[in-house]
Amino acid sequence: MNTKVTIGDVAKFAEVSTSTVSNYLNGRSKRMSAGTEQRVLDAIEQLNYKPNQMARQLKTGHAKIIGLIVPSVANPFYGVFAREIEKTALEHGYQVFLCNSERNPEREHGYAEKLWGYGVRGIILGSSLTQFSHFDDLVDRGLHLVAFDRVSQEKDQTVVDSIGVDNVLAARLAIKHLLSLGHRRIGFLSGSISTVSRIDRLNGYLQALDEAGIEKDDRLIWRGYESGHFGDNNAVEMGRQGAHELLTLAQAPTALFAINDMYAFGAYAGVHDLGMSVPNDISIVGMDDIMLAEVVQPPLTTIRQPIKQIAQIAIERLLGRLQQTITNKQEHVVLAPRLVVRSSTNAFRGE
Amino acid sequence: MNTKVTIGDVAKFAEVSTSTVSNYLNGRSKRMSAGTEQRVLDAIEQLNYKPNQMARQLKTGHAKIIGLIVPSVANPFYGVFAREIEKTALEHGYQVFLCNSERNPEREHGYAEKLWGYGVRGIILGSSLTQFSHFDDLVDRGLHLVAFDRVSQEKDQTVVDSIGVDNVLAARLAIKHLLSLGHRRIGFLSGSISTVSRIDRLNGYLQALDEAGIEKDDRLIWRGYESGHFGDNNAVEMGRQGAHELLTLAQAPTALFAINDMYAFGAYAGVHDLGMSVPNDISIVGMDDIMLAEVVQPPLTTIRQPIKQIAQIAIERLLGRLQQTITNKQEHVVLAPRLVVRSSTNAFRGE
DNA sequence: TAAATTTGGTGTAACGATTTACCAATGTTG
DNA sequence: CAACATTGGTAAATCGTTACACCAAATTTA
Repeated sequence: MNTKVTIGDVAKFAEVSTSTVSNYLNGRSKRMSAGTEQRVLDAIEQLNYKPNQMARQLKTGHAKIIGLIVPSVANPFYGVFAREIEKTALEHGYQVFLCNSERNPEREHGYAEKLWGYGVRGIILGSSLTQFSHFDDLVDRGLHLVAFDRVSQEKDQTVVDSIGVDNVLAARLAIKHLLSLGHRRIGFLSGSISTVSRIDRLNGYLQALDEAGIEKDDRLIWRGYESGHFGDNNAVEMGRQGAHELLTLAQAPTALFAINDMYAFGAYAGVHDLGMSVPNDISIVGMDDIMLAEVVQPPLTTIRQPIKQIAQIAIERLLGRLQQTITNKQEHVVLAPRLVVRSSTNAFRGE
Repeated sequence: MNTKVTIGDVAKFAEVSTSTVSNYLNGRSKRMSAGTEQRVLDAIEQLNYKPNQMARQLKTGHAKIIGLIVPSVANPFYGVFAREIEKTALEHGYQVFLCNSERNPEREHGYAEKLWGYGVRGIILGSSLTQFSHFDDLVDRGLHLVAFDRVSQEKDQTVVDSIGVDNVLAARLAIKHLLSLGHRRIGFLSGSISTVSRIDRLNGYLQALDEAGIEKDDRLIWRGYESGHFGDNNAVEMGRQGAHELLTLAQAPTALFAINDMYAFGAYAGVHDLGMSVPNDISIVGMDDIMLAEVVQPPLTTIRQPIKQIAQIAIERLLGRLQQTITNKQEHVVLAPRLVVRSSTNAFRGE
């Protein structure tokens, strides 16, 4: 057992030097005769040789690993995001380290440090708080970061690429849809509003309302209880609770915009608990357009984020940075969200 | 930039040898005076030294990394599983490599090989096919495996621990519940039935039916189209399609047992497409009890798998193996599934 | 007080790959 | 045929840690 075969064994077997084997391994096979190449190949197969990545990495200084930090893969949205990232990474020969940050900056930073120690030089960062400063030192040392759901702000000194959807527009799309259906009291259903994307969405909500000449009512904006609680692991419960509170208000809203589809599903349950129904008594629009959105009853009207495309771009950009094929200043890709109208929204049946 | 500080720098700064720093790092601080220890500690802080894990690993021969191979984190069930694993691993100082196998044995093996090359000596394997043989060589070399959803069979020569729920019982619970409500024609809604757990569930289904004196009807067992397609990434669509086909049979079933909750949700949609309703026209029981199960309309009757507990045990066992605190022969932990009755099942209203 | 043990360290050979020189033999050119 | 390139290959230093083997001084023991 535990017979570890090294490059030296291969070399011996093929009767060449370790350099030659290494050359072969690193695609420099033009540097040897066809016969030699074949002998090396045979030796590798015979001995079932697998390069020791740790040694390779120690020497080259970096690992073919990228880090993926998301709030929580327990949320299906990030689940499919993670899967997509992993799939594409694999195609490029990269492995992915999965990290659930729970949106905690200290955890994020701790992870990043640890990943750095593992030779990781590229990280994809899922939705996070407003500050990037905890990554400054790492980025200075040469870490590449691409942030999802988080265009960097002026105050950021750290250079990172970013990709995401226009969240202001996303919320506007949702609210305008509701407005066009005649709704005037529209609730904003969210957990803690302290990520860039959530703040943007709130702004979009506010803008759309303002443009329609509707006065802002703070009671209609539900932010959960504790600040810093985003409901990544219990989004449905949060949505349910929030819906309860919003709908039992003296002047209850007739429509709800949920921060994501899971919250929206929670809201469905909340509405149902109260003996009301979607969309007859209350309209709901979600965000993300996860697979389930199409399948629940009633099918959810929501704002789609092109998640696969986002994952694709994120990783290609990161790999480009790592392989030095992209060297320009930071770039921010912003994709357009799209309203998908299904059956959870209905015209307001005025009193 | 890129100032990499090594153990040597720390040693120089603290005016000791690298050995001493290494001793300190590896918890052998009793081997030095308090003064020395303090100087080392200071040096580490001053220089912001982080050990290079690759070098450490190369030397020690293993990494503090565990591999996690699941069908697909796009499925929320595995998403929360992954999150739970990662959380517990982190508490023990381990990082997790995430791998989506799509239940493909070759991918599984490829991943395992790759992970081995990275110094990974322990892997948690999510639900997989009936054979383990593709892991034989790795296990011989010293890889520790704990399998979820997959008690090893006699024919397996490979020693692996396993943990999971009694799947035969799970299906029996579901079917008996349906039987007790008066249903006699019960559909089995699944994708490819070629994992141990799915085969077990099918057996449980068959057993329960048999005990009730009901003859088996193959047309009631829906297995998707292609063999080898499990619907991990499109479970809802599979469930929807399957429900369509089953319910348009000449002698359609009056109840459905879905292989997991996502399929069940798909079935909800399928039932709805056909202008029928759950549970009045058709009863559905799912499996897993993911968070959404409670919140959909109607709330889903399902068989609960204690997923967090499973994750906990899986990782503790694996860590025990890695740290040699568990050295006995392989163990198989089988947990009891539990029927959670909600509102998607109703008494059969006979014709 | 001589011998033995403990305390508080240090020197250095690995771990397994990569890569920069360097070199011998062969082929090419004027 | 001398001078020069090219081809095919090798030796050896190196990456950052770990841990075994060793050692000098201080302390304890008989």
